[in-house]
Amino acid sequence: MGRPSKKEQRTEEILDAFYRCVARYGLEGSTLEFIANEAGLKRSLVRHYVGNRDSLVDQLVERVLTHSSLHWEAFLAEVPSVMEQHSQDAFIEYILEALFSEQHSDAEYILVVESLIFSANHNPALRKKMQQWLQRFTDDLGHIMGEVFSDKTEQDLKAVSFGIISIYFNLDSLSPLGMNHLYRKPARHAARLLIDTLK
Amino acid sequence: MGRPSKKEQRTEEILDAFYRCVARYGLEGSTLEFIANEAGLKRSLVRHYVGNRDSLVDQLVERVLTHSSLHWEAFLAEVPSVMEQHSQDAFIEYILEALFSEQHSDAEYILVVESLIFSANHNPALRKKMQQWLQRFTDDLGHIMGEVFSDKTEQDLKAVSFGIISIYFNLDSLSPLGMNHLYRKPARHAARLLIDTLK
DNA sequence: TAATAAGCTGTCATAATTGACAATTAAATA
DNA sequence: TATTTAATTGTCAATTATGACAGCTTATTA
Repeated sequence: MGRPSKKEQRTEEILDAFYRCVARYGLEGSTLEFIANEAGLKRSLVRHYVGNRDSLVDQLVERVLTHSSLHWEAFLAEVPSVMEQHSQDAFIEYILEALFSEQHSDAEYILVVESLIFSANHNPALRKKMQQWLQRFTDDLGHIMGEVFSDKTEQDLKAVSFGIISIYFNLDSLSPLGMNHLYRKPARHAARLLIDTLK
Repeated sequence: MGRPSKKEQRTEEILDAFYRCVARYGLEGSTLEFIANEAGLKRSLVRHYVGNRDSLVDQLVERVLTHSSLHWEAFLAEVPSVMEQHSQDAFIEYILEALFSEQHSDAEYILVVESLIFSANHNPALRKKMQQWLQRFTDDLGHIMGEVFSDKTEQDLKAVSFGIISIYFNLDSLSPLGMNHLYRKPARHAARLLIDTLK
């Protein structure tokens, strides 16, 4: 008996709000009051459901990394079917669309990740997590491209992976300047030029 | 008569300290106390010499943008002499060395600029400045490359400029992860692959 | 050495941020 | 309806960050 718990729902709402705040104000700039307002709750409720600030940050990190993994795995899962066509071009279009189309773009996500990487500077535990996150990202991409462009050297594959990821990150990390529309095309074209060097 | 002023010297010291703090803790995370400690001064002296927080931020922005311009102009000034050799390869090496050599790398600078861009989100005046800063950067680079690779389309030039700048930014913005040594070579190689597409 | 201009120190008030918890209200079931 | 469980509200104390300024010290020069 007793009243039903809203813990899951509220926790979702709060972490969502925190996520949006971090994208706008950064990790340090996101006060509990802001987060609570963004979630439409009282600050005391935030504390009630997710604990103190450190706990809140920990949970946000877990959430972001989990979501990131899920998205990335969804991306990877599609690769084999794209490759059935045995067409390098189809693969290239698939990557470019996933990383640079306006449709799939998610500036908030990049800004949050960027904030976490920045904070990794004085948070060793977080640093380790973000290191692994980044390495998996680049390694996977290099590995996939190694299968599509099998005659290429490790060096070229690593370079192109890193280059594409850099362009991808950079485009959205510039979004606070509100010039994204100016740079999306060049970004995508640059990524294409880069990956085409593997053909 | 009267005691000689240390305003210039102290202002330098304070802004230098602020700069280092921003690279480590971000703009929001850099409290006046931190800055004062970093400069080896009392907080009240910081206030005495550079005024309140807003004034401090304004002066940092001016300082960063001025220094950035000077460095960039120094870079540009060398270009004609490099181009006297009428060698595209010499130009390519010049760019790669300037942007990706360990020697010239300056992670602090990139982290500060990144912080300013992030803060541009809720500071219209700063946004305008950073927009201009970025646009000049990309435009100049595109223009130079247009002279070196004169047969190329505007589209390609813009793309390669943006791509190289992205890789340059991204490399150092990852520096809080302490994996810079792993990614410098791929970054430089990617930039080379990209710019080689113009040949 | 006296006057002056500036450096420097310390302290106080205020606001913002966070942590903690008591008290109340609401929804479920026996 | 009484009980139980949890949501929700409100408030207070502690800490931190900032702004403001009075007062003392030091260096320079007339």
